[in-house]
Amino acid sequence: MALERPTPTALNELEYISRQLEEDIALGRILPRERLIEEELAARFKVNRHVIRQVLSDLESIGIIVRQRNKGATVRDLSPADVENIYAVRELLEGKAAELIKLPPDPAVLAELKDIQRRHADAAANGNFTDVFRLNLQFHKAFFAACGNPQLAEAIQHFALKAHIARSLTISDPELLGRAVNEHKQMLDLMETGDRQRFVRMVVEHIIPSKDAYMENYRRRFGGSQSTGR
Amino acid sequence: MALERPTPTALNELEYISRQLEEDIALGRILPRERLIEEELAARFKVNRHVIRQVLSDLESIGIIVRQRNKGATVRDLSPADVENIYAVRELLEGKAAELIKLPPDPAVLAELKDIQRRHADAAANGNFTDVFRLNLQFHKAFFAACGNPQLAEAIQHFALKAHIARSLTISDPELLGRAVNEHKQMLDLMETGDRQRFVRMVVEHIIPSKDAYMENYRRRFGGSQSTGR
DNA sequence: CCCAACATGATTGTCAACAAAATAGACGAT
DNA sequence: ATCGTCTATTTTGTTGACAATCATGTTGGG
Repeated sequence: MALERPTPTALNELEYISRQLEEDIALGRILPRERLIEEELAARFKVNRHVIRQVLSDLESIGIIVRQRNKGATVRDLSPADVENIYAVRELLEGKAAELIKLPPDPAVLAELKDIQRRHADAAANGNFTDVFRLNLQFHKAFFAACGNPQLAEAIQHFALKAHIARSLTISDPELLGRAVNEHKQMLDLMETGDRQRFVRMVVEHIIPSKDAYMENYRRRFGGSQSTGR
Repeated sequence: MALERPTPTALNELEYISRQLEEDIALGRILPRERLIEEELAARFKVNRHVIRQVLSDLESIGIIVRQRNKGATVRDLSPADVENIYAVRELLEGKAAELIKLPPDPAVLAELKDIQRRHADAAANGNFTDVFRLNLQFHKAFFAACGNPQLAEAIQHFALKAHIARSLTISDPELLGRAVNEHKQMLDLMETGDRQRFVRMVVEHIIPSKDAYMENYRRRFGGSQSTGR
């Protein structure tokens, strides 16, 4: 909601590169188990290798990548059990946030959400997946910020990021996308009407399709025979 | 449950220094708003400044310290609102974990918890605050690991760490300490008897006294006149 | 033909020197 | 006496070079 440039220098560079890599991973441009080589990334972003090192360290602490000493970083490969666990936490956190959000919300908040929602729907209609990804992120961020507990909102974002790895293989499914757009609209409608119970249920159930899509995709790939090992 | 040394080299050095600093902060040896100077820490731990840099970056991502570009790192100063928000999330997460823990628990788990609990009580009786701190951490880690969802357990630890900053000023209160020891015992007892409802309530209420102590301490220091600024 | 030891190349980890920025202290003007 | 400004010092940020480690390919013996 404004040009944010507290320091025009390299501090935001870290953020920028992190976001970019998160996006690459979420959109399936970099796949699980794929290596992330420091020097390559340094060349790509035209930046010193140390900067990349820092970024990789951040991504590791989020849980998006895994690093092994002297062996480098790879995109984390989530097991179905991991995904179940992540989604269980998401359900808990997002459900709680939905209970806390003021209904009906501040007009300013609602206006912002509606604006993001509209642009998200446009991007989806145009098949612009990069924008869809970014605007979806923005929507959820603004949405859960409305719960009034920044700590909770941060935790929600944290786990949403983790889940993005799982979604990378199904993120461009047009059916899921259409459904998500539709549900965002419904969430905003329920906000306005102020039906708390249905609102909370809608928020919680909103994340389920992406989990199911992952599970189905996994089963399709590995069938019944595969250890659940990490 | 064994000596963990996957790499005997410097990878654990980061962990060690992080833990040490967390402990210093939690025990009030380093206070909120106090500066953490890279070179001093490098000298103290006999390590290169880059290692310290890495550690500070980790602590920042946890939310224990704050870094400003070209200005260095300080221990984060939590506002009462921050503390309320952190504890709200803790309550949510730990309550859910309590619902998930198998009752009665595996004998091995119970035995481990009882062992830690005994040593914790001993340390408390001897006024050995460093050991009290470490064993308390161990207890909660082992306890919540029993919920079966590692993602949830990790989030719980994450927020417990944040809360430690708030506890630094009241951590050596003997009354609180005695109460905590007592409550740990009760938690184990309720595990064995398998009374789910009372068990969950006990777990959730266990964290309240430390929050109240912070709030009281804050009021005592600042009275009624003080902005709630971050 | 296959396996093991070795040599080579690729990749990450560590370090010390340099550059940039901010803080603290001294000085002078009002 | 107070404020602002300038300089010196402290502290953080950045870079390039070097060392350690791991993965790969190759050669020689069985």
